[in-house]
Amino acid sequence: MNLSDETIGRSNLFYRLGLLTRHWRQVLDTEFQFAGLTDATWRPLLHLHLLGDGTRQKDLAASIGIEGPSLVRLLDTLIAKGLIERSEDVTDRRAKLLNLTPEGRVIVARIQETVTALENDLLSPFSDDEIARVAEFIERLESTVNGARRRGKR
Amino acid sequence: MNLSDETIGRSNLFYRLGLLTRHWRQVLDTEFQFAGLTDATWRPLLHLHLLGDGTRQKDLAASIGIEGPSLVRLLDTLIAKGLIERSEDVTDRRAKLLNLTPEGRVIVARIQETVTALENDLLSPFSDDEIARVAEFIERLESTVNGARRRGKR
DNA sequence: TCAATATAAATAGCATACTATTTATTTGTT
DNA sequence: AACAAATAAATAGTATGCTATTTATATTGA
Repeated sequence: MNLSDETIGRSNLFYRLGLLTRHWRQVLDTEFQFAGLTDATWRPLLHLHLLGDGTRQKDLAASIGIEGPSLVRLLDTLIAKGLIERSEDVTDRRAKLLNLTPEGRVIVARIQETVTALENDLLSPFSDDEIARVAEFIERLESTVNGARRRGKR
Repeated sequence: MNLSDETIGRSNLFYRLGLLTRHWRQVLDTEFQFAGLTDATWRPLLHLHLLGDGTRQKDLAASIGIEGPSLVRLLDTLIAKGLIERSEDVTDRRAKLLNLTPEGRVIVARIQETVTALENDLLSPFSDDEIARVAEFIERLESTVNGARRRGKR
């Protein structure tokens, strides 16, 4: 008997989503070993590239969808690897501005290739239409869950 | 600009799934505070109930979809709370058998109610048909991702 | 103006998952 | 029977996320 087939409430959707995201992370971790990166560390690089140099930490964290303190340690790692630099914001001395180093830019290009190839590969069994429908469902569910989360926090 | 709308490869599906599962976990953590439980600790209780008394740790871990060592610490917590007991397996002295305590059974009943109500609530905007289609998609994607994961491990 | 409040980043500490390893025991092979 | 390989659980160490708090600086409003 495999209880992954058991249903609690209307579906075991959340159970399956948990498994899927953990397994996806493991695939990414394997895929990024070439650069000493992980699932958690490629996102700051890519999002910083997309947001542009001079982005603040809080904005980068928001873009990635993690909390500020979660980003701090990832940045420490990436700075230690020489891929990102922190610099002072002359207009606000509380803030730090982030920049990719030249080495960081090289890695970002490889990240884009790697993630694109991997997603294309893993999503190849599915039609664009099907993916779009699921993405739309996930987005609606996210906003429902997020509403419940915000209510819970109060 | 919100980069959650940026697309890498064919979709940002995985990005959204990551957010969703973290937020879902936070909702559950809030919901289970009444029993001092978390998203991680309710599953062992419920799955042990479904598998039945006398289940081995490795079977429980497989049912939940986590690794053996990940379960050990969760069980330590649950045993400290008096909800589960470990006992010797007379047929195999390496193994331990797990049982719910009477207190554990009470909690399991409340867990079932809570999770069912919460899922029904959060999934209420969606039709059964829609949920079933997404669940089927997730299942297919999981097996694709899992295949890549196993290949990566070698 | 200056005191209260808000904000950005960092720090501290917790929870959860993983892999690799260790320990005890069982199974399988010659 | 005896040794090698496999298995179950536990332990050790790492990574990633969170919340709460601290520190420094900026903003607001009486």
